[in-house]
Amino acid sequence: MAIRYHKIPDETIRRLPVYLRGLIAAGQEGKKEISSQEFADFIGANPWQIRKDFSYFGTFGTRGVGYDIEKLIKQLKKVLRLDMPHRAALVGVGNLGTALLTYSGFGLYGFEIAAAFDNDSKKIGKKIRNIIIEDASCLNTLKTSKVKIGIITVPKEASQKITDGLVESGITGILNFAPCRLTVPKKVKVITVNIATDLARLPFYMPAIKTD
Amino acid sequence: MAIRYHKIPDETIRRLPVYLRGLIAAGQEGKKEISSQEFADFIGANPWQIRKDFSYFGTFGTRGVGYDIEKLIKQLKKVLRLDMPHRAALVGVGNLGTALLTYSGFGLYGFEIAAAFDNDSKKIGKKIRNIIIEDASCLNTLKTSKVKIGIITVPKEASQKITDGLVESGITGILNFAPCRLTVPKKVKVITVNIATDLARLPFYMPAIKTD
DNA sequence: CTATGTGAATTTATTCACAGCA
DNA sequence: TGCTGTGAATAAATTCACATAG
Repeated sequence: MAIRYHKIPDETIRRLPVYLRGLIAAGQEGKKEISSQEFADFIGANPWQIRKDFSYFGTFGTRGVGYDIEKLIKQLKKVLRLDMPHRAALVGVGNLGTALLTYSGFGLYGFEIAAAFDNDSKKIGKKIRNIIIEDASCLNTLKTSKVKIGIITVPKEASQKITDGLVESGITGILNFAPCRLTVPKKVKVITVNIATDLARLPFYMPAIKTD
Repeated sequence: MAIRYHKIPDETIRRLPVYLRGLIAAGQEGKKEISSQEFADFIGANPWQIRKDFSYFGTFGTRGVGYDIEKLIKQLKKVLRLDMPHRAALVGVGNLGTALLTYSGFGLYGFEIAAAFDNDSKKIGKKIRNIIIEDASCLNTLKTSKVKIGIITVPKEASQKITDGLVESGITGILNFAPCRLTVPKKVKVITVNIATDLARLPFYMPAIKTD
């Protein structure tokens, strides 16, 4: 019942948001309870992995029955610290940045992009969704806000400078789309999403193709 | 010297594109040779991991000196099957799809987006970069092309149908941005990029925040 | 003397198999 | 009886330490 935090494996943490999404979807289909087997089929995983993952932070199921979906969603959110709203600031309103600003998928996990920055004077002052683009040289306005997450969608040349600015303004988590490593203090967590490197390992797994 | 393919770990394959990017960057800075230590510092990794990873597919270094960058780039490309150009088709020209169409980062690895599809008649016929958007119900035009990779940027409701169409048209690798599992034949490889789930595990690693 | 390459040791993650509870 | 929860077994990945080649 009580949540145990003692060393949840990173790989488990990586899977939890997927489970959370799956449970929310199952709940919306009207289900109240779900067994590990049923849930595994639903999201394309295996039941023992799911049970093991859950076991790292507590015991939530009912033997012979399965898991109470509502309750489990609540616990997963608690473990992932998604049981409170999170505000993020996005820096770099190019094509990708704009796409993320209008992306609706973050809401599911309680995220809201609350501010956007760019260094292009033609963009500053413009409004996307309900966010007015601010000058990237004024990241320090974040200091007085509740924003603790930064999303970096600037070219790699500018990414370290922006990172420093964000850290300076009190950001402690960064989702980085620039294809490079960012140097940050230990207290700041960076997760890098690299679309190109993901694409780059696809051919390795594809059946060999004859070159014309 | 000769490339050994006997079971390269998945985690190694995941890192190789990052190494490749780093080596290309180091080469552009004029370097000819680089030691595992130097390279590790450069990309933010550790030297023994790098050496171990390389050792899975051959021996390319010179003891006492390091690695010949040019040569190593060539071998990495060969292992990843990036030593030939790859053409991809993108389906779903929304915000994210448009961002990817104009993204220049794929070229580094030899990828080119050669076709784009959407089901919105207002978009069909329009040109982005040098690609004319085609009707998504005509994916089968890919059959006669050299395109073997699909990039899916449609809403999740449409993703399985599009996947089926791509597979039907001879695609054997898919980069999926829809937040769901896709069912494909065994011969087809899917790599799913999920931006929202990556963001969702950030708070877990961030120092706890007081809720006002 | 330097830096690679790799077996061996260690750590981490996955899978199994079944005891135990509803 | 059915399904969870978890130790034990297995597998995979990382780290170490050092022999070996240039």
